[in-house]
Amino acid sequence: MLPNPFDLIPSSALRPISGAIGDVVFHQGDPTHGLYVVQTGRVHLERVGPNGERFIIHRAQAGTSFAEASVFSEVYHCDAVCVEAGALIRIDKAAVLAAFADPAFARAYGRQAAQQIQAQRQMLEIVGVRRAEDRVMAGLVAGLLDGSVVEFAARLQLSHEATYRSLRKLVQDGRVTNPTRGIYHLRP
Amino acid sequence: MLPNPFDLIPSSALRPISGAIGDVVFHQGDPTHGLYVVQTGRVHLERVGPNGERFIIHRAQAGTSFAEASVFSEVYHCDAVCVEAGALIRIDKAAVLAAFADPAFARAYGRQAAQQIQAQRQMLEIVGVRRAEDRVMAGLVAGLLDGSVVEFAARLQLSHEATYRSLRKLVQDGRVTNPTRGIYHLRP
DNA sequence: GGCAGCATATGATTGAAATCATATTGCGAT
DNA sequence: ATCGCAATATGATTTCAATCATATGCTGCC
Repeated sequence: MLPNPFDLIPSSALRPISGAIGDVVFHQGDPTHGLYVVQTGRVHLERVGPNGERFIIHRAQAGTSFAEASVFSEVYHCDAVCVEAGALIRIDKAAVLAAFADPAFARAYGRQAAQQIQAQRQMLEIVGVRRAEDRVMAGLVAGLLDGSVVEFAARLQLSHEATYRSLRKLVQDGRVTNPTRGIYHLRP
Repeated sequence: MLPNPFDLIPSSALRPISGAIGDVVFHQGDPTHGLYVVQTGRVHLERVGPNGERFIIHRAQAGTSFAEASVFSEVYHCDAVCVEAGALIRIDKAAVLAAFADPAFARAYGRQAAQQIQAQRQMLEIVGVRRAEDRVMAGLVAGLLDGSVVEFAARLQLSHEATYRSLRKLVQDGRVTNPTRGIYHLRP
């Protein structure tokens, strides 16, 4: 089992950053310093449209990284705005580029990236399923219902009502068991 | 500009594979040989549900790779089925793992992976936009309308009719120009 | 214990996108 | 040239998920 790749970065390359709500971590066009890890709070990456509209291109959650591609870029290509106060860590791009010379880091990074890409591809397939019932079933098969149904519904890009109804239908049709309130399992 | 990472893999580790329609490239549970690059044709990655339903978890297009995570895994975790005849190249997992010792490969791979992750995150945000008109606008801002409107609509997970209607509305509202049939540009 | 707040449910209504239908345009093959 | 086919485009209808409404169970807390 390979470790989290960023554990292999020297701590001198890590800069803690505290983000208050509304803080702009970086602007589009700023020279890149590195990638970021969200420890707590939430950060939105946004691009400004031609008429000034703001388009969210990513919502970074606690425990995830963002702006990884900035390591290979001279400037940031979007804005990063803190939408929930928290703590970030910035990882210096030079340190990351240097770390790729360490095969252990390179493999750990490659592994994590490959898994994330697979997971995202699957999410794109799942949210592309039109019928709510089919989407819920696909989500269950993918193991996305680990926490609450509300959270599950959000991942599926469905209203929680539609999700509850689909779950009930799947239970009625015998494809899913509902041993207790809020718990649903695939029937094998 | 870094090269395509797989150009740095020795050609002895590449195995051409011809796929006829319906051919199973690998099965879930098979020991992993490596990742695949689709040269022509299309491959679906599928997982079998508890009742035998087949859930597509990825549609691999020509010019893309799939099963990258298999390099770090002992067995494949899904089936790969050729849905359009074509040519694949299998890249030996040992060669990929070895190549991570080459910093040039590691950086090229990391760069490509980071960009793909960013692009996929953006796609997930875009398909999560509910209103067709907003989704089309987000897609235009993201530069997803390069080919035909039909292809654009498919990327947005919208019917092409809804996409045409949204485009017309955006043109009427002056947010988009339609210099000629099939061509739409953001008004700056 | 009782209250507040949230997750779990489910019914009724609405709205918007899918679907179905129909033209038109443009382009490549014959 | 013209035939067929796919992309473009738009109107009519249907479907189904969002929304609104309401109720209950569970948990934390004062």
